[in-house]
Amino acid sequence: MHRSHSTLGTPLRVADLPIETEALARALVGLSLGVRSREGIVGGRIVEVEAYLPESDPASHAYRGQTPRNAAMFGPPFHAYVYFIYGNHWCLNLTSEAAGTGAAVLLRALEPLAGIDVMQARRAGQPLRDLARGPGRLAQALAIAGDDNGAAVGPRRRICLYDPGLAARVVASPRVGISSAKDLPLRFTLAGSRFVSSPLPRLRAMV
DNA sequence: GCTAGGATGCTCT
DNA sequence: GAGCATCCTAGCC
Repeated sequence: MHRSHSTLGTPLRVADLPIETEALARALVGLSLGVRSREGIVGGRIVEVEAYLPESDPASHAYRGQTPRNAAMFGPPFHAYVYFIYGNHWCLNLTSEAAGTGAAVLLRALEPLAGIDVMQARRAGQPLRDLARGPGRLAQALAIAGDDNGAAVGPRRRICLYDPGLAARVVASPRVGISSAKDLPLRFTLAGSRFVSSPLPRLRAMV
């Protein structure tokens, strides 16, 4: 029989990834992400992420220091940082940098590959392209919520990264939905993917 | 395809 | 009380 994760690739040891935030963000694009649940492994290819840098990034939740909410960002690298936003949505990050430094990479969009029927059930039957296109949708499709905050990521864990053995061309652009440090090119997308949340950053009303 | 506006509740000031 | 690392719907092109 085939291994159950064959669509996603080979489980990846996080020790093979860089811990520096921008390097990690770039490295994640093109890898696969899978989340275990009773319904099986659900996930897909990472097509969009954003880096939230240590120390000097005013858009980062860690910018004003550690609080109960952002504590996971200051913990060890390669753990989930999950937060609740806009009264409705969960967002999933992978922590970066050594423990004591607050930084993370926001996972913004997936190309669904495994457990598509499960994602569709969780996402009210939405079309394939919209199942995990956007951070809130991604979390809903993968059933990520507050319980996952602080969890380690890796093989045999609930949340696991996979190497699909495919090359990835990565494009940098400004981050989406933030009000400070808008121009830094810290959003990284898989070139040509239809599963990216928006081809261009959403325009915000100017006052 | 696009834009605008509102929902929703937690976190920190 | 303000401000969100968002999403959905309605309306228009």
